[in-house]
Amino acid sequence: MPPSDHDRLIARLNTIARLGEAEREALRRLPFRIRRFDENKDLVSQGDRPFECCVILEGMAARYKVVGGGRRQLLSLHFAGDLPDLQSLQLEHMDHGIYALTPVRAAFVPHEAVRSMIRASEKLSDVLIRHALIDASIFREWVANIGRRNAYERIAHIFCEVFVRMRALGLAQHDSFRLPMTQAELGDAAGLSPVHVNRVLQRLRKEGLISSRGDVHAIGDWERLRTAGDFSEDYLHLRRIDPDET
Amino acid sequence: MPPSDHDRLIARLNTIARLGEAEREALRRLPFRIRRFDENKDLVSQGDRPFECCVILEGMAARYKVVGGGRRQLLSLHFAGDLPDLQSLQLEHMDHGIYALTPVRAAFVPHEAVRSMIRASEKLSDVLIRHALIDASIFREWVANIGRRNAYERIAHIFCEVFVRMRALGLAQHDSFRLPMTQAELGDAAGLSPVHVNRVLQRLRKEGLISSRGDVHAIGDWERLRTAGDFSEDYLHLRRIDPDET
DNA sequence: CGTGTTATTGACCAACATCAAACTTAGTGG
DNA sequence: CCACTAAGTTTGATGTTGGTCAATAACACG
Repeated sequence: MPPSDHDRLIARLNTIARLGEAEREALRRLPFRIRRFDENKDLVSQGDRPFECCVILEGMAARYKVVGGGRRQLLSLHFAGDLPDLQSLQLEHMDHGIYALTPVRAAFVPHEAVRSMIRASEKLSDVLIRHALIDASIFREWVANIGRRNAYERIAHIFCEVFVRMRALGLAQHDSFRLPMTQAELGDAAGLSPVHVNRVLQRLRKEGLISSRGDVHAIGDWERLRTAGDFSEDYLHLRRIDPDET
Repeated sequence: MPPSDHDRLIARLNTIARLGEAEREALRRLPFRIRRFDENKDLVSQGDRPFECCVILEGMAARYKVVGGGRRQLLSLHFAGDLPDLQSLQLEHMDHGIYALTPVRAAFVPHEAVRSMIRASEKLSDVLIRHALIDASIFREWVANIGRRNAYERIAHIFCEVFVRMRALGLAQHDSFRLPMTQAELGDAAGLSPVHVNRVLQRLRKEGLISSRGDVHAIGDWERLRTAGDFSEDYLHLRRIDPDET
């Protein structure tokens, strides 16, 4: 059987908590309303008052804020299986937007369906809360990354995070991953200008930490990249997978 | 009857959700183990595996990370009633520390007590989740603040946030508030050097946006401060209080 | 092929960091 | 009360990182 849309969500949650068959079954029963988004379109916009949560099924999305003067800051990156607007269950209006970095296929689930699911299962309630709390942990790391690391360290750190997260989801190759972001978007993530991102990328390539062909980036030397980015995957709170687990 | 320790927590949660008498009563039954911390001492350290949550009762605390090279970044500021490590309910190890900006009196509540409380009340579960989600919203604003605003805007924004949050808790005067942070700490919050913080503060004073005596800061012109900091209180998700509410 | 987007380069500039010293303030102990 | 100390603030000089602007090159796509 090919992996279904619900399996994406299940696989994602399985990276942070061990799911039993009962939980998987409950997740499979969630009603998915599928929508497609072109690149650069908002899945959810700042100010919206959503009545559903979205699940990324294919493609990549990012949360962002626009500050005075039209400057944009990305807040987080999202892959298949992610629930980037869980917070809308408790916060009535969106304080930020979510947009498609690539063409995106996403599922929308009514809040009411999520609520009744978590009322029925303390385990699933815990898992979703854990998902939201890990989101918050990643924001914290980004605050530190942008506030206290220089441009070179910041970009290296972002590459490390993306690689580790994609690998956990099975979306990365052995030592490479596809990051479909322009240098301007990387700048919006790192709080840098596009021109400076370009220079930092060249340095990372020259020093052999990465090598890129288009938007596919290969890790040249993981240890040195990790060191350059002052990266430790602690803050991702990934579940340690048993070697003998499926 | 003087406000008890539990009332601090109740008042705090009341700023983000309307609490009924049943919820207040359940909160009052939480077992508080009181501890005092000197200024600059950790309430919780990075790497800890807490079995209890803490509630700030008196004083002010901050979450922080230390990145490579010993550089420190503050992640959030916390006042009386705040629950700065709710995430420890679902995330086993602390990815950051929490320390006392002033002498602090805090209550520690076993996770088990919190869990059984929220199992018993969906309303209280929602309130605590909302508290954690607002935390995350504030982290997002800090990412944008540090990533895309200049030094002047950043400091103004921080002052706005502190003022609005303290006012909601009844901890601010009509147009002034006490912010017991050194300029070096403000720099750690804003991702700036202490020297530059000093220069920005002088400019904010010269332009009449604030005036400070020691660590008490008076708002000289709220509208201009808000504009300078590109501040909108949206992201704090405060509850709109009925005018006729106690 | 054109046309639009993205990447790259160079020249120049501004914001902010760093360093070091002086000054202020608030304790602290005699 | 005063001298002494430690912490924090302020100032000036100087350096560096990263921003801005503008032009060119490389791609991607109809």
